[in-house]
Amino acid sequence: MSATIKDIARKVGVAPSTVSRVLSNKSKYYTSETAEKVKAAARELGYKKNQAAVELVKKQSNVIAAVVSSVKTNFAGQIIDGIQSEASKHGYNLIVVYSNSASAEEQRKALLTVIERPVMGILLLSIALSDDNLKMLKESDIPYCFLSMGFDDDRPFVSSDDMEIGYEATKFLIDKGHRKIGLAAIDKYPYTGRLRLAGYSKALNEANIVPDNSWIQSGDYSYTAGESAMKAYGKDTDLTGIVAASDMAAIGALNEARNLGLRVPDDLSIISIDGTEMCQIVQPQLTSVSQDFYKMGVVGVQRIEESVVNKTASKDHQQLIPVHIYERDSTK
Amino acid sequence: MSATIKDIARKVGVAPSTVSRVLSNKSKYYTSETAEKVKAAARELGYKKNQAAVELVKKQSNVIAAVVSSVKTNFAGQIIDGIQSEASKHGYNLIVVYSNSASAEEQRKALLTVIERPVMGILLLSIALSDDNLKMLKESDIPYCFLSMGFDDDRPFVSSDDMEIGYEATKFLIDKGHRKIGLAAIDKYPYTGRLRLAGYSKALNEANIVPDNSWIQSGDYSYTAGESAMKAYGKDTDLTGIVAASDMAAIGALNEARNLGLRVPDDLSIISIDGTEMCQIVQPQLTSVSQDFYKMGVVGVQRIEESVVNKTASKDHQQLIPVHIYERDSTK
DNA sequence: GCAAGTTAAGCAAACGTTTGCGCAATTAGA
DNA sequence: TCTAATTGCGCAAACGTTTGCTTAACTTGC
Repeated sequence: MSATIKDIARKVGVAPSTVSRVLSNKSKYYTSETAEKVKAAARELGYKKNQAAVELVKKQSNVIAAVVSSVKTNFAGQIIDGIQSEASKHGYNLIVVYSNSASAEEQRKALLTVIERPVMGILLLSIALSDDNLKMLKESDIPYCFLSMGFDDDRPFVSSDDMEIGYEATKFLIDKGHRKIGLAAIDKYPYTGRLRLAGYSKALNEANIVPDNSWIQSGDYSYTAGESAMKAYGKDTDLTGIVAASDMAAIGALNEARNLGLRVPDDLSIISIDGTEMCQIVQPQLTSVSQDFYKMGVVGVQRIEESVVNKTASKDHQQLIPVHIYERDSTK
Repeated sequence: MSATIKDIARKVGVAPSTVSRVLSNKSKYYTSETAEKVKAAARELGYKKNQAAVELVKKQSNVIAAVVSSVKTNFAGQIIDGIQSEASKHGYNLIVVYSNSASAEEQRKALLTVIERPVMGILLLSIALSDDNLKMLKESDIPYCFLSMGFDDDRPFVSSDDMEIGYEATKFLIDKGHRKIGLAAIDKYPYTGRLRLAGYSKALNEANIVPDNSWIQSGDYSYTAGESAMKAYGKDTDLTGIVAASDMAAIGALNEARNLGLRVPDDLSIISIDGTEMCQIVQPQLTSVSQDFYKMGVVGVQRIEESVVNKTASKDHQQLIPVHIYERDSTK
């Protein structure tokens, strides 16, 4: 078994409490001479702190947990990068657990893994939590915050302004002179999709454009959803522009457009939502409404930190991160 | 504070030890009647096990830790999926920590996060560990296994056969009639790159082809490395086929080839190494030597399990996972 | 030279579990 | 009916830390 604080104490000829104080960098109660001896002994014995013991007595740790819906979403990486960087800056450690969004039982297990130990906060990355699991999370009294996902109730979250996303994307195409604009692969009913749809409608409305029902092709943000939407529009569509619900959906639509013999952007402009690096590796590169995922991670950590300090969620606990449009080669 | 086992004991009028036995599903030492009462009380009080306490006394947990080099690598997701699925099947939980490969200090922190608690095993996903950190890992006495990375010393690992990868990719092009074949964006010195290079050379050698120095463009497997390699080959290259070190490198080369006015596959065939979904979303779709990343994850968990059971690493602790070639549209 | 103040270091309790052991009550065997 | 085996359950120790309190030693001021 690994060496403990007592082994060090015995070796140096000092009390365990003193060793503890040295090793956890308390500023008082020992001489620098003792400190040196203790540290030397610790190194020599290959001492590793037993965090279980520490967390048991301190009832808190410096660990932030992130629960991620799936490995598939290609922006999760950027959010995690942001969390990691901000956490690291404050001396927190990050652990990530994955949970298949579909299964409530899997969600529960993932959540329990982090709730059952005294993590300082929980960040949920685009996870649609079941009611039971949400209840469990709330009851745990651990600060939490949803990332890249909004709600119309009082749950804390950090996300982009989905209404603005829908609005800006559509407006961008309108300003380029397009009048017939599709919305592809969006999931119309959940909060995010509803808001984007509302933004899309608002922009059209302001330009006195009345959308045809067929312009809106719902889907699940995936590559195949983009493909299907494009198939539904068809070769002879009178649309000249498309707002795609995600980068993957945009790529699906782009490839299918090519299959149909439509040239992007000459016959058809496509603007994508998300702005991950995917946009830059396809040809033509995709114009996008880019979300600042990295910043979401950073802000998420700050939210957790606030909750820990204030012992309560702050009032403005629902925060929107601005988006930016990057014009590339898929629109004209 | 959350309810403890003692609160339940008091409420039901029973000893804490009995509660513990009920809640951890011990098969004996209580009546089903007591069990019911205990479970009811636990539910009512919203009881959550304190894993820190459990781990402290048991000195082991059912948590497997994965250390990932970075969020950027697009195959890490597949490996994690495999780990997750196999772990879940055996009732283990998975936590993931990210570590920037570049910084030894970051690595150390990530490693400490998992070593300092009694995880049952550590999986390292394409992490080049510094000597100090490797030493620390070994001394921790926690079973570990490298994934998607091989070594010529005795460290346990699960990876593809990199020699075979280089060989098969090259042979595939040779069998298609190519004689002048480049190797792009590969890092020549580390074990992986060295082996792939050896496989490439072997295949050429068997076909009595003597490679020109300029055929091999080293790099770091990235998109830009693929781009640079293609730039180096140039518009007027006499190469007719290229083996790209990774999917991203292949896409970089593909896009640059288009910029140079070369048509793929008509003027130039490209075969990619990895076979992630990226291959299927670019145009033309990339022929690839596909690694079975999912399986690596699965086998990695099995390795950990063995080590835990046997209390020692098994003899054949370096395992190679077969690869498969998927012919798509970037070769002819 | 002595009281008061300061400092280093030790003692012991506490955190929430698990588990070996012991005891009492019940059941079985003869 | 008496002993032996079995069962349900409680007692208490243990896991490795942290930390409030106490003590001893040393310094300072007068």
